[in-house]
Amino acid sequence: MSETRSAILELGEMLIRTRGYHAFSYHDISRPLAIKNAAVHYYFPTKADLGVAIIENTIAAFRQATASWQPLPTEKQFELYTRIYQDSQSKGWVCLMGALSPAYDTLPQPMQEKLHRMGQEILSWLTACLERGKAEQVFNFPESAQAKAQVVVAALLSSLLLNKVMGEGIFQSIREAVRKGV
Amino acid sequence: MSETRSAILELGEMLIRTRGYHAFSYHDISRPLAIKNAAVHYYFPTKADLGVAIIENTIAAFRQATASWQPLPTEKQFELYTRIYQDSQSKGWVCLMGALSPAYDTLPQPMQEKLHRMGQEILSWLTACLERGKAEQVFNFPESAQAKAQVVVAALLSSLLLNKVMGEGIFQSIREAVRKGV
DNA sequence: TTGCTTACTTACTAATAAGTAAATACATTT
DNA sequence: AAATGTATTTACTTATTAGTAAGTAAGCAA
Repeated sequence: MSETRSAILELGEMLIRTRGYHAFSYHDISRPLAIKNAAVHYYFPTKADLGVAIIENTIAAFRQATASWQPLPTEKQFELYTRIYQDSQSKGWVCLMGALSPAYDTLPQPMQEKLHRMGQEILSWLTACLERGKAEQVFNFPESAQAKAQVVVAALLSSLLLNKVMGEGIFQSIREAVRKGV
Repeated sequence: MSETRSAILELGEMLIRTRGYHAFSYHDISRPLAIKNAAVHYYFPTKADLGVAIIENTIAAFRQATASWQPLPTEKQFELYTRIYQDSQSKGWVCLMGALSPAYDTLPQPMQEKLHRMGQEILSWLTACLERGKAEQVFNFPESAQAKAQVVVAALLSSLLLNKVMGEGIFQSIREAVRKGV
């Protein structure tokens, strides 16, 4: 894949996750890369194409990460999952779901579909992880694994959002509560 | 207060909570109210002024609601708090914090400050509510009331966001988990 | 009745947005 | 050498944005 193309994707992801889909323009991409507006359109004809590609990238990265964790113990896998959010927090980014979901109704339909798909993949991996941990007795929680997965995703997603508004402490506090809750 | 002014505020709140701050324009307000663009600027000279007024409105409504709940038992007050989110969900709205926090860095500074203030007020009311319920033995959770308040706000906020993307069920599921967790 | 305030409208401006058509430069293939 | 494909720029269009300056109609106040 072209170097320019991946630089666009990388910058685009950063912009979505720090400003949101409607608060960045192709100019915000072309300027720092020292290329012209039309060069961005060459790789991603419409902004929706770019948005879809960024979500696809994130899905692919999640698949790859979780696949590489397969040999590890269940509790380690869970810890690595929460570390994804820790890494986002330290960059001042929110997660893609947190960035895009509030404006879901305004997103181009292909982006809506990809985002839904991303949510399914994350929830189903996490549900399986929690289920396995419960069976292995390394996790202990009363709810179903599916309900627990939803609460965990929700807590971590929000912790990144609230962290921006309310300050540093809140992310760590919520992450700690999530860790203790399984 | 002028009827037009409050109609603008109401519509503006709906637009922010269904589309986000950067995905609506003064035209989206003036058109359904059958007034001109400049009439909106008459009441709210800049978009930031409108944004600030909407957050102030929400803070005032929260203060009024919680004040009116004062005579009620603690667990009833908590239930009414979660019902705020239920009502949002049934309208397809997210909460103001969920709508604005992802684009926090791009918001005008006065809006950032008001949003921070709103978060403080909600968290401190909820912390006090949980603290009291613990002392009265109607709630039972191991964490500090402050940590619990953060987790509860986080879970409810995200449940509205995830609900839009993942579908109806997830809000109810998370709300139920929150209810059981106190 | 004159002046002032309230609540707008008319008619703009300047900036920015996404997107496109056509030209160009360079490398590779035929 | 000619043709082709890839990656880009130039130069533009069309639409929308927030915001403003000037005017107006109605009501109230001195």
